[in-house]
Amino acid sequence: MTKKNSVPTVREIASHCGVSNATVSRVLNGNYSNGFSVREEVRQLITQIADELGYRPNLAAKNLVQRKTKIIGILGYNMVFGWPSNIYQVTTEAAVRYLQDHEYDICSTAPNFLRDDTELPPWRVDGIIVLQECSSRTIEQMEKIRLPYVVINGLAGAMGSTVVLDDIEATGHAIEYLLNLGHRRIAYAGPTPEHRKHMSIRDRHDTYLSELKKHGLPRISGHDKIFLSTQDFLETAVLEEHATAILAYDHIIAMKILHDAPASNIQIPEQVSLMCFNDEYLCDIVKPGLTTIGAPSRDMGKLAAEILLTQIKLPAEERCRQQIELHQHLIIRSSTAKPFRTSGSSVPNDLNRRFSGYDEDVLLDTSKNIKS
Amino acid sequence: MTKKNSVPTVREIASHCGVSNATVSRVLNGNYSNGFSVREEVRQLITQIADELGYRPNLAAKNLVQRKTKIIGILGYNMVFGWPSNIYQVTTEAAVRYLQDHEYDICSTAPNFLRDDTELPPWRVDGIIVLQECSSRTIEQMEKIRLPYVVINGLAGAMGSTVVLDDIEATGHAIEYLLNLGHRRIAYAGPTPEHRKHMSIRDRHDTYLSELKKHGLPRISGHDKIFLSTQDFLETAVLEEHATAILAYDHIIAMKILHDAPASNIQIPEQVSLMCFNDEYLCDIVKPGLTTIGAPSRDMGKLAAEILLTQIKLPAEERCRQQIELHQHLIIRSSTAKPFRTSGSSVPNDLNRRFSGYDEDVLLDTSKNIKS
DNA sequence: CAATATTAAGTAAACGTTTACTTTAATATA
DNA sequence: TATATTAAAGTAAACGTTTACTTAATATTG
Repeated sequence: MTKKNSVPTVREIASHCGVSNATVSRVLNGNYSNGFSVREEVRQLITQIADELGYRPNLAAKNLVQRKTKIIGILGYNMVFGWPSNIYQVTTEAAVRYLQDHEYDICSTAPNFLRDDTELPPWRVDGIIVLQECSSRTIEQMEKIRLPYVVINGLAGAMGSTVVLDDIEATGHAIEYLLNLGHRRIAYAGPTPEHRKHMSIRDRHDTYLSELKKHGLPRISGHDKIFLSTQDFLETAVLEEHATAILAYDHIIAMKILHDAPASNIQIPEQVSLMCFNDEYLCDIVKPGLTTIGAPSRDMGKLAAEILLTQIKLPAEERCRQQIELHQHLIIRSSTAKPFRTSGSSVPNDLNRRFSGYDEDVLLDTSKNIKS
Repeated sequence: MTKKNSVPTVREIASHCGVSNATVSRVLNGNYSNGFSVREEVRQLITQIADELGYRPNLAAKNLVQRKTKIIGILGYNMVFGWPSNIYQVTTEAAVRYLQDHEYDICSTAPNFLRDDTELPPWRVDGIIVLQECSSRTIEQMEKIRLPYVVINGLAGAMGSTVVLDDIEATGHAIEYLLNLGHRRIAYAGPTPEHRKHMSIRDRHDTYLSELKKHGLPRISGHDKIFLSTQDFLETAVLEEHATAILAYDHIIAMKILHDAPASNIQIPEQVSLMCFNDEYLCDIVKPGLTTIGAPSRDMGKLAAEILLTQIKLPAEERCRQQIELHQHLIIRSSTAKPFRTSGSSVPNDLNRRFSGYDEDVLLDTSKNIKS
């Protein structure tokens, strides 16, 4: 009603209603501890006036006295900045939903390299969720001020919890699946461990090699070079070395192969089967649908949020890091099939499943993704 | 050094250094007003101890006394939540860069419908940038507390500034370009004005109609239906009504057409030219490269940030909304060509430019995008 | 009706900074 | 030597909430 052009405060509401600011605060927060009570009419007046004035509590003041913010920061590989394709969208969504259900707000901010080389938000947060990675300086800072944090699919410092994917197991399953289909010449397309740091790069590549060794199968050239040109890769791996299946590090590489294979006169899956990690939304609408190894994205997000809130509730000295590893699962589509000597003969789609030795429903069951 | 497990405060640093908290505050902020000064050794000691303790000022306390946060909130069509393809990435980046250069931090948050139906962050911000749109409740709130805000490519309330694109002009240019190429049967593929609310939907569609009328050209069926199936659209617009050019509402629709045209045995641009709005990064790597109408994304972001900071600096009563409209520009690639009766004959790529009557360099000059 | 319990609040300190104002000691000036 | 100036700080209030503690009025009980 009144035309004050400043933001309304608790004290203003109080004077409007002829009560003290303490009363307003308690009413608005529903805090009836310490034997507090109000008459119903006063309670209604306060909420009404607060609404009329458009009152929003000054979180700064609130934080100051309560020494917590009810805000969780989200860092790393999220969407605020420059990541072209975000594989953590579903994960983030699940985490945020869980946090909001538990009365936490979330925030993310662009790293400000002019202010400081941290990625931490300038205001206090009660905890942090890191998507894949953040700078080591940021890790140091969180450790120093004992800020609870959980890293999703990445590495943490001494007191940080993690929720990671078991890529070694998943690669094993992928190879096993291809073996069961009858493949004996399996190629790998992806970055080599030297070239970037995320652990999935090493895990997937090295497990590819060790699985081949275990089964006495030959390595196919191309796994030892970074994947740059589809044509080069197909030339050596498929045309020269006669690979019958390709395991790709991620969906981006698989998409490239899928898109460029026709230009080299290579049919997928008739001539060569193709499968990859990261079950992103494109994988199922593309033709042929890509067989993938999918991560339990939603579980990752929810678990990370759960762990974080548990840590926050604990007194600082009782906190101890949690490290959870999650299973991934095969999603069988039509880009993989039994190998055929007679190239060009097309395979009925459902042959895949009939002979694969896998029951898709079992593999898609994510009800128990957490490793014991 | 000391093993306190709480976050360090100004007062702690002060007692470590044997000085008062005021001295610490002034040194750390470089605030030498009111004739303040320190001995060099004390100054160094303070900064050193602050660094050792990992001191970060409590922004809540700071905000409280300074009554500003130096934080700008980013709302709307950004990347924190569920938008599959974000056309404002470059815009956001430009805005953030400008804001950071001027000592502002930025933040974005997921709308929390459990707390309140605002999209405003829970903590105070000094200003808001809205990407395309936010809820009307949010607009109301910003107006009520007189929070400065700028809407990019969307509508604002009574005191909100806007930076928008002139879609009417741009559509006119697009049609003119196609006319100059020799096209007389031009189709339009996109949503119809009834179906969603963003002004570009109406502006592009209605200008398409009025331009056709102005030049006495026939409408092609399809403009009056929401674009759903590429096959249906091509069937009527191209095969039945012999359109020689298609103007698509956005790059998503254009991509679909480009991708599905071969299945209907339609060649682009030999049989039909294709162009669209939104010059997203896919448009230039696809084959044939898409002729587009591009927005000055970077300018939009920077301008919005500039306007916002200007408003913030002004005392509340002197603020007055700014409304800026920006030109868009043609980016000519190879999906458009002169119409050919003899379908199937391929067109040398550079013919486009030679006969288009447009000088690409001039059209790409964004140095003066602001309409006078 | 007095003592006690309950209802309905009010009071004031605290959170961590910033900053206008004040103080002290040393040095410069008259 | 007395006074003025300056360097180098210190003091305390204020920002808007929350909350432990207190108080006054009313209701209940014996």
